[in-house]
Amino acid sequence: MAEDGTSKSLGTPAGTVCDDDCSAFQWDAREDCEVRQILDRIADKWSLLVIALLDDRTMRFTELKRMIDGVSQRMLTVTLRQLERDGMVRRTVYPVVPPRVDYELTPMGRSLHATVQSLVVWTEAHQDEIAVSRERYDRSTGVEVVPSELVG
Amino acid sequence: MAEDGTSKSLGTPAGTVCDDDCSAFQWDAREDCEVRQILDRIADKWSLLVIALLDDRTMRFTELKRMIDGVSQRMLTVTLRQLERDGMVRRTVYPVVPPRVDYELTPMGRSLHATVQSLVVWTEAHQDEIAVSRERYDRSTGVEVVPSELVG
DNA sequence: CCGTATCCTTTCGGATACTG
DNA sequence: CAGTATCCGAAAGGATACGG
Repeated sequence: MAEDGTSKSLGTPAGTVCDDDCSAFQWDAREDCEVRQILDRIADKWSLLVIALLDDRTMRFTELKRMIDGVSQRMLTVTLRQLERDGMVRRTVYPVVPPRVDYELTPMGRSLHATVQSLVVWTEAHQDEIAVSRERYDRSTGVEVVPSELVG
Repeated sequence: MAEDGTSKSLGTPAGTVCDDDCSAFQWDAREDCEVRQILDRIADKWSLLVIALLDDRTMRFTELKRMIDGVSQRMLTVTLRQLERDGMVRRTVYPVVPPRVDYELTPMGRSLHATVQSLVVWTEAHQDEIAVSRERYDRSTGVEVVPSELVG
């Protein structure tokens, strides 16, 4: 992970975390605050899907790769490493040939997945309203989505 | 918004949305599914902060810009337009000079904010555990965070 | 005051090739 | 099988300048 810049400020200097002004103010602004980091993690392209799959059962690398389908092994590796680093995923290497590596969710990982479900539920409950809103907005602002011969 | 590619597939062809295989499978994979779109929205750099501020009270553009501090007016505009399109934010233009534009959260916007709060609460509850996990991971994988003269 | 347009840097993620 | 390394294109987002 040469691009990743893993050698960032670590160890949490025990003072840079956000206080109570977190709640309504800049709790989202920078990487100062933990909320942003978790948000970035669950919102990146593959993390949540990995978590969802592992919440069902322990899986091997290639299993995950097969099931996720669009993912490159690079991104799957990166994603799993981040989740492991954050303590959401446990990685177990069996010293056999060919190598076998199991991934499973930690209790914290399961807890995160459960929490995120509320958002999924919310989205499912509101997706129609959102779709309507978008259609109305796009019509009112005159976005061309269909070639004009369909209306002419 | 020339970069935005707003002329995407809209109108939901009433079949491309994810079904029940959504829950554990590819509900996260592509933009097919609404969950990913909402996730992208709340996880982008500024949306959630805007929502949090507007949940307190109606604000004008410049007010928001002043309070958010790091945001460029380009990104604030883009963010507000997206939120308006999705039906989270209501935009009111007063035809006066100089112009005055008010932004306020819709009921759906408030509802979204409330839902996201559970994630915030979760993060606050687990940030210590996450920090510990990261420290342990970084030590075990031997990431150089301090120049070696400190240990030598 | 409230934007839009243009340019530019940074970051994310895919493709591919190679290793233990 | 389970990665790692390198390269590259696409997209997000910041800086700046200009317009109604």
